Amino acid sequence: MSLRHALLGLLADTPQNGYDLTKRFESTLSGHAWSAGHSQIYPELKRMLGDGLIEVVDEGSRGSKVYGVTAPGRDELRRWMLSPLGEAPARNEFVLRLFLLSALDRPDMRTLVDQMAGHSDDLAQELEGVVKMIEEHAPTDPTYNYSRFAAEFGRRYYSLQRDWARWVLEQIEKTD
Amino acid sequence: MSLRHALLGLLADTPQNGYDLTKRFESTLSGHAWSAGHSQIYPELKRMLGDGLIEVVDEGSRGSKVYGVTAPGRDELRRWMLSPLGEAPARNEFVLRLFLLSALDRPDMRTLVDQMAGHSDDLAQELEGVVKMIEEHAPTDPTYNYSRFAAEFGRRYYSLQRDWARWVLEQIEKTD
DNA sequence: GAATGCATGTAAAGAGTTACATGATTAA
DNA sequence: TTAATCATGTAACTCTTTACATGCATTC
Repeated sequence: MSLRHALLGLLADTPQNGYDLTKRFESTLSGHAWSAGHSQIYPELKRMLGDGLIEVVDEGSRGSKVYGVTAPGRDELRRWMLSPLGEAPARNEFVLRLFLLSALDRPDMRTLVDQMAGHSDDLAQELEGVVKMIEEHAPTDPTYNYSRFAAEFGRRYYSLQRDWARWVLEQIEKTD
Repeated sequence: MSLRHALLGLLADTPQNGYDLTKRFESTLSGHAWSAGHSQIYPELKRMLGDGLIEVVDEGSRGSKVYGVTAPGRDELRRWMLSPLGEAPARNEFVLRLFLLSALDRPDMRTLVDQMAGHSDDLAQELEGVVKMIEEHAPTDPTYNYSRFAAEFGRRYYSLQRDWARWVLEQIEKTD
């Protein structure tokens, strides 16, 4: 039940409404961490409200509800954050394709891995730009540290994907 | 519907039964790529059989069905493997926790990131061992290349996680 | 002959996606 | 005034997990 904890974490950072939470999922978490649409978020917020983990702290101009984390909510978030790191079974379609590489013939294999290296490189460079922008815009602001951490992770991750794909390509060529 | 393609990919490599597929998911794919239990695999195999993507190529000793990929199945697999790389919205609980870091106070933050660095380092070293074992056991066997690719990805990934966690730790200390 | 591993299934509940649906506010 | 954005919700469907359930073959 990670959706609940993701929402708790975002609300602990900044009280906000379901709409903002939806956008934040889309922009910050969706790439590497977690994803959820508004149709999943709104009902979950209601349940969390019922469970006493969050509360309405303000009402926006058009009747929107701004949620904040309650004390029990904060306890639950902390408990989850510090709970033992199990083998979180990850899902990643990109990696899945590369793990199934042997199903393709040589030309297709090269096409795919080459495409992947290029794609990863594009993303790596994009994230490079994001990291730089954050560093220039808010070099000392500690609040921006956290988005920097996320962006830096993305940068490193896509570089890894690119380098690994290039390495796989080399290995394939070798055995030709 | 990646489960279907994962099964198609595994069967394209080696015809096998549902039991073997379940174990393969557990051991090879579960860490980074995809996960599925037998209760999801058996019904999906039936559906794929109905859709003509796979066929029974052999019957094992205790009536087990060994599946192989049909020509249409191979086409579908290839189509999917080479289809454009969209933004695959990944789910990763480990990364999610780190993205929500700001919800913790300083001591908890340090505890968590330190724990994560250690955990990632353990896994990185484990994968290091796996890579070495594969390289020594089958240095030239092209069949083993593919498990090598996967293991190498894991090694690099966990090293990234470890290094990144250590870097985050440094950044946190700086702002104290 | 008892335990372990092989082998396959179903049922129910929970999580996630896609589609449908509505209405208010703001900027052009 | 019309288009975009804000804001919230439900319904149906698909996917995933957990639990229940069975029986054969091999090894100790």
